[in-house]
Amino acid sequence: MLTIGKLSQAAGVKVPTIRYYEQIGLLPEADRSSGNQRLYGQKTLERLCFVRHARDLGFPLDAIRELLRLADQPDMPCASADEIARRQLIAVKERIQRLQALQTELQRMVAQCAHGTISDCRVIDVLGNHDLCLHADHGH
Amino acid sequence: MLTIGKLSQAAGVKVPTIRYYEQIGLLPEADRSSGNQRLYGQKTLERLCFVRHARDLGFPLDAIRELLRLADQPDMPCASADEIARRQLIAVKERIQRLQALQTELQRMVAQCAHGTISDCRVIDVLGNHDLCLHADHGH
DNA sequence: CTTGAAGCTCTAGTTGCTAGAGCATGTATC
DNA sequence: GATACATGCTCTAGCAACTAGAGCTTCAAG
Repeated sequence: MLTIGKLSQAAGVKVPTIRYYEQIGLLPEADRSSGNQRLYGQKTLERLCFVRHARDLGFPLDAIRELLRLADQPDMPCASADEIARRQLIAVKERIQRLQALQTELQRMVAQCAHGTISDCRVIDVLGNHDLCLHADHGH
Repeated sequence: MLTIGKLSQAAGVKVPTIRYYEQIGLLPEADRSSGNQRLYGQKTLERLCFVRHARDLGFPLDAIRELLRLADQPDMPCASADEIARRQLIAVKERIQRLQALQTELQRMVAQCAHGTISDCRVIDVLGNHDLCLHADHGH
């Protein structure tokens, strides 16, 4: 049996975050020792690693909740899990695209800065005057 | 003079967001009409467009606050503005790199899914078993 | 048996807004 | 002038996904 600290180390998830996950129902309520301290078994460790990995991949907690629910039903078809992953993939692709546009813009701003005074600064200039952008529509 | 609604339309920033910006001191306190409604001039419109553009480029509000302060001092050297933009560029580059690693991982997961049952599902499998990742360290 | 680390609960803060309640004001029409 | 309706006002609370702190208890080592 693991204390919350050991579990934290083993899974690479901070102690308060584990308690938070319990609170929002992502992890089941932990068993307690005689002195009211949480005790965890192997199964929770695996579950927490699953959560952590999914978080690292950018899945929102709601999606993870759903994935955990699915993982508990090995005989169901996996279409739903696939669908969730696909959606996440699309979201990631979109964010990459957006960020790449921003990168271009920022690079242009920085490259054109002549290191003079603020009044000549391309950075301030471009920010204040949207027309100077390559892409007029990086908004959202 | 513009009401907050007109300003909102002109700058492409929602009304509550404008009030929020005023509240946190990003925009100065607005003049008021006889009936206590906010009234804005051209200068605030420009300032708000500046903020919006910077937000679109992903600058955090604190950085924008600093950039606005700099924009108000045209005779100062622009090194600080340049520095802020550079930092933002680095942050964007890092986020792109991270997202690209995630994209690879997600693509692999989705591609390997055989559309059978959950117990065979590669998506669930990989999430639960970090060793199946290409990059063992997409954590953070 | 004492000390210090680790655990507990609870509240509040973070970022950048967004939504709603419950009012007051402004404008267009009749 | 009355009425309707959009727009404005303030204030509080909520979102994700934690993080930090206060003030207390329990555990393990020496």
